[in-house]
Amino acid sequence: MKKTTRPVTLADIGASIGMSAKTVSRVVNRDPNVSQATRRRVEAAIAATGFRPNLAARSLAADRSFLVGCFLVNTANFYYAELVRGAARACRRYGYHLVLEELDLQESVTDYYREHMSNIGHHGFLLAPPFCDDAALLDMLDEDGHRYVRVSPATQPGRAPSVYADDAGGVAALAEHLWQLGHRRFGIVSGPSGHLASAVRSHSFMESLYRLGCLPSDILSVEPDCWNPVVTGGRGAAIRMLGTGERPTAIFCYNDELAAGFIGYARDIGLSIPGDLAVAGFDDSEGARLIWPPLTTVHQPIVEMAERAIERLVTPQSAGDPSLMCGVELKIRGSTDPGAMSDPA
Amino acid sequence: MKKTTRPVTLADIGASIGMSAKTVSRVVNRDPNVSQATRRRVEAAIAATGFRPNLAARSLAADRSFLVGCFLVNTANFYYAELVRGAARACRRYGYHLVLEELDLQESVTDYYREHMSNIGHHGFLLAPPFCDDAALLDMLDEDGHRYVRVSPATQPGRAPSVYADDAGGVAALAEHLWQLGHRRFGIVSGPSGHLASAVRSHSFMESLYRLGCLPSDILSVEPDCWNPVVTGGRGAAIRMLGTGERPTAIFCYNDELAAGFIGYARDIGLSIPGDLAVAGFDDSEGARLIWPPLTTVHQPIVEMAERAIERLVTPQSAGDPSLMCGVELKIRGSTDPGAMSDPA
DNA sequence: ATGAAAGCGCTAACAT
DNA sequence: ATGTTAGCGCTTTCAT
Repeated sequence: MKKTTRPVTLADIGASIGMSAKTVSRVVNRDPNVSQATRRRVEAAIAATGFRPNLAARSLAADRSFLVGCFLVNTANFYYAELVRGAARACRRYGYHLVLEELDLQESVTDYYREHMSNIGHHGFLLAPPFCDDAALLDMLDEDGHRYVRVSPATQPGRAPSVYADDAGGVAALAEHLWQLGHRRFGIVSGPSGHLASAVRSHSFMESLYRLGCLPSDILSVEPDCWNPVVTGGRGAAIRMLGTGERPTAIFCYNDELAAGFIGYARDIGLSIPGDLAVAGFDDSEGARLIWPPLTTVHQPIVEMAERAIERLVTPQSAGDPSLMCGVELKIRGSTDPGAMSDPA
Repeated sequence: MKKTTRPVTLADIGASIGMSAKTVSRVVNRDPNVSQATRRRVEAAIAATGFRPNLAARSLAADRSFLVGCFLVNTANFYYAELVRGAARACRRYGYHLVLEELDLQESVTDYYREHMSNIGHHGFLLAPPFCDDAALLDMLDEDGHRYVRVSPATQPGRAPSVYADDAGGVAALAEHLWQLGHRRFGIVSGPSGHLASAVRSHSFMESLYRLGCLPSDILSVEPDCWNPVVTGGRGAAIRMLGTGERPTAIFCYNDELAAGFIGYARDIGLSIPGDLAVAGFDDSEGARLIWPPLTTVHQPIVEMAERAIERLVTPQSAGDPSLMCGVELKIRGSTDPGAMSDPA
């Protein structure tokens, strides 16, 4: 940026009221060792000029910035959309800024970090799945002395501050709901094999059913082979799963988009939802409100989780307690239960 | 960030091969005035140490950064989700980083910019609706000597480099499609009154119909009174519009989410889509693939537009040509045309 | 409670 | 084609 006018500096502010730049710096940084009178005079001068301390200079001198990094995978996805929204909102509330990095599912995060991000001097990082479970990435961040918060980690639970939801519990409640509706043959559309959350959810779904008396042979499982867009993966999974002889009567999908794709194909071949087939998702993201019939799903407070995660990153006091669990809630709607069809869209 | 180990610097690299820091700097910055031999030696040394120039120091010394700012409004929305994806992808391709700021629709962008963003030293800004039409914001950015690219501006078309789609043309094609299907009474669900794109689309829809012989009294128009989530606004608009005596037979919604909400209510009161009512949207964002029946909509290449916009921001050569138009395409699907029902979901 | 000096890691401007 | 010097605007450290 070529600046046309020389920017106002700490020293300018100080000079204008006959004080040292350092005093102004102290006021800006809320140093307690400043007299009330001085503080007020400095604050007045700052307000009068609209002065804002230069971020680059601050980062350089203090070796700390107000940038929070966030990795995203290269997939249109409600989960990430909400995560970003919560993170941006919280960053803003605390005077930080959210820096987004989009990566392919295949590529090496550590390589990208080393080459393009290690020189930015982030204040910290928000690590959502699958990055929160990337041990190599965590190692590298640790090595560089960076702080980070993990969202919904599936491995090494105590490793760093984290925010997570009770995925397993929510899925267990869903399994019970389906069982009580009388379903006895089930299908699972899992998530990407790299996402450990997928393993957790699938595992919980199966274990819950076993406990209820379901046989392993009555649970079919497929992994979508297309993630872009996710909904197409759900459709593909349906094509494979519904082509078999004895088809399931109830399907659990790793997320809402997969469920939408699944439902689309099921309807195309003449199945009624939930009459012939019950379909459930996970997340209950706002975008999933478009799905018809309204989707039974496990609500996860994604926006709020992201906000909590950012708080832990930027407020010193919350550095103590390492793990925060957020509640999930089974939302029973029309896609599994006709009685819940009148649920507000 | 408290660094545990002192970071490698330009000077270190230079010292290790008996050269000045400035020479290393020249190589890093692709200065042509470096001999092949020197360049190779320096590059080898850089590769060996994994050195990356400190961004804060660079920003401070050169008064330029690699951060691109992007404003978002506080609404879950497919349009923004895709915009962010395209922008992040393009930033990454050119070695820049995307910094997101979320704002409320009501609050003053300029205030927020002045207080929290003017000190960051962004390389430039990506301005999507409604920010691209905020004259006060543009003035302020101009004043600070900042560069920016506008996406789909509706006012002051020549004011800055911009990327836009032929909204009016797409909507005109849609109007013709509906007219040819035999519709004669129409409804418009407009966008937020602050979004000028909404005025453009509504206007084009009406003008096209007038040209075809439609009377003003046969076009109803409502503005949703709820934007969070958007889909609920579409539902509310449907409640108001379908409650009237002579209801329209074809609806054009400002975007796909509104259309989804509209369809949801229409179906609740027993209308069949498109049998009783044709509904069309705008954007054709990936998220809208969840809508059933498949939505007739005007496809806008949002991801690509964001990518082009970022390119114009970060590549010097493209600074010349100010305006780039991207094509739109009317996608006729099941929500207006039963014959198009087999469109891939 | 306040100030002075040094320097963070880099680039601009001017040497050579 | 390469080196030298002087900052960028802030914080740190050490005085007072």
